[in-house]
Formats: sequence, C-alpha cells, structure tokens
Amino acid sequence: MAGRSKRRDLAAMLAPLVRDTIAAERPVLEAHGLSMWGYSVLVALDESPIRTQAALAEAIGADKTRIIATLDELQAQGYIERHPDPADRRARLLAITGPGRAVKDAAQQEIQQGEERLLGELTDTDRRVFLRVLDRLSRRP
Amino acid sequence: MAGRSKRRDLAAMLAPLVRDTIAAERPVLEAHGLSMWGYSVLVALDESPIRTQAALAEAIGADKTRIIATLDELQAQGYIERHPDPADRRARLLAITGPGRAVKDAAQQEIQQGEERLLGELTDTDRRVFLRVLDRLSRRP
DNA sequence: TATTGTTATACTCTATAACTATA
DNA sequence: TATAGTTATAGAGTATAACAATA
Repeated sequence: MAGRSKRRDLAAMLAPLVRDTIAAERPVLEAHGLSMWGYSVLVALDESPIRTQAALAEAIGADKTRIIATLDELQAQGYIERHPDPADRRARLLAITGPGRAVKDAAQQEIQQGEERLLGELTDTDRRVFLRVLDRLSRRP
Repeated sequence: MAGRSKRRDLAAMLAPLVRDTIAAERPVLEAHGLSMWGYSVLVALDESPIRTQAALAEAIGADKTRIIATLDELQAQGYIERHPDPADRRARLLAITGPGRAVKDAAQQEIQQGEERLLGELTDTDRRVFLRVLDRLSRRP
C-alpha cells in the first residue's frame, strides 16, 4: 500500500500556532499579575492538590529547579499554599487558595474568550473534532 | 446564550504536543546532518525560491539575524545557493539545490513516518479533520 | 544511602543595536 | 537617506551540578 497524501510536518503547523496562542496569553496574564509558569501552576493545582514540587513540575512539563521562583512568587501573592508534609517533612504539600482560584478563573475566561478569534472561524463539527483530538494527543504519555 | 463547555486552553494542549513532535524530529535531523532551522529553511525553499533573507526569515517565523549562520552552513553543505541579485546587489537570491531537496525529502519522509505513531491512533475522519483544521489555523496571518 | 527542595553555575537561545555595502 | 545583510553584545531562559535537610 502506498503512502498517504502530501502534508506538512506536524511540528511545522503546530509551532506557529502555539507561538500565536502564547503571544495572545501574555498580555492577559500580565494584566492579572501572573507569569506563564505561574498560570500553569494554578491550572494544575486547580484540578487537585499535589504532594511534591517535583510531581508538579513534571505535570506541567517543567524542570523542578525552575518552578521554585514561581512558587515563591505565587505564595507571596497568596495564590498557593505550601506546607511541609507532616508525614515526610522533605516534601511540600501544594494547594491553590481561594484568591488563587479566583485569579486563575478570571485569566482563563479572558484567555479562552480570546481564543474564540481562532475557533470561531470553524464549523461546529470541525471545532468539536479538533478540540477532542487535540486534547487526546496532548495527553499522551 | 451561555458559554461553551469547559475546556483546556489551546496553548496548554498545543505546548506539550509541539514539544513532543520537535523532540521526535531532533534525532532524525541530526542523523541527516541538519539543524532545526536548517530543515525549516529547506522546506520553505522547496516550495519556491525567495528573493531576500529577510523574507525567508519571516516565512519561517525567525529573526533575520539568526538564520545567517544557518544559511552559511547550508551553503557550505551544498544544500542551498545564495547569489546577489544582479538587479539589486544588496539582496540575496535563495534557492534549494538538488542535494538539498534530496536530504530534505529523506528527512521529511522519516519525520512523517514517525508522526504516524500519533496520527495512526486516530480514525480516518478524525485524522482528516484534525490535519485540515490544523493546517488552516497555522496559516493565519 | 536516597530523596526533596534549593542554590549556583554554565550554556543555549534570542533580541537589540551597531556596522558594511549597496541603492 | 534608506534597505539588505552581517556582526557583536547583552539579556532571558534553560539545563546541570552541587548543596542542605530529612528520611
């Protein structure tokens, strides 16, 4: 059986799109006083608390060393809580706070509203399929 | 009318996917002696020659200053030709060579074959819709 | 000894600005 | 003077390795 029809590489199509969406997020996050990594952390902790910083870093695709400054800042802003685990004082129990959830929800609403500029061009079917496939592919191990 | 159903941000889904696809490309390109930007340049020039380096840089989403070393290397490898435009000797006419097209085709085939690991999980309909939408969104101005 | 978090260092990548050569 | 290309410098972001605290 022969190959499939000619197409561009996935990375070549994904790269400019991710660049645009991140560029669109930047001013929104800045207006809410959040960094890109800070927002990532809030989104992750909004789903559920996490028991170690290393696990959080892995969950958001970051290095454990480079989220520390982010966590310091989020804690100073009162958006997360960071307590030593009584059962193992090496680990830090991480959780989002009420104000943290509020600022994350506000920023996220604005971000997704902006993304309608893109998604709004699609038919309902295309939109639904695209988001479903994208969600699935992005969750691969 | 109320909002749409809850979803993740586009950037949050796109980012890990683009990271994985680029990570998958890296060893393939290295085996063919190409850098990421070098491969981008060959793909762009394969479509059509370009009259200035600035235009090429913009076409691949790069800065004009940071593709110069790449062009030097591609030229030394014999994969591109770079001639001063006789009509305006400030500009450089850029074109891919036969060997350039050959190495680009070989690398691209291997890359897209690897991407089947992802796309092969999808139904024919999902695959077709996803690629069509992705292609469209990635070409937006 | 192994693991969690932290800090320090080095390295890569990118952006900015200055320089040349043509026009 | 304006533009295309080039080079040099500085800055941001990232990765690596060493360190301190706890197990």
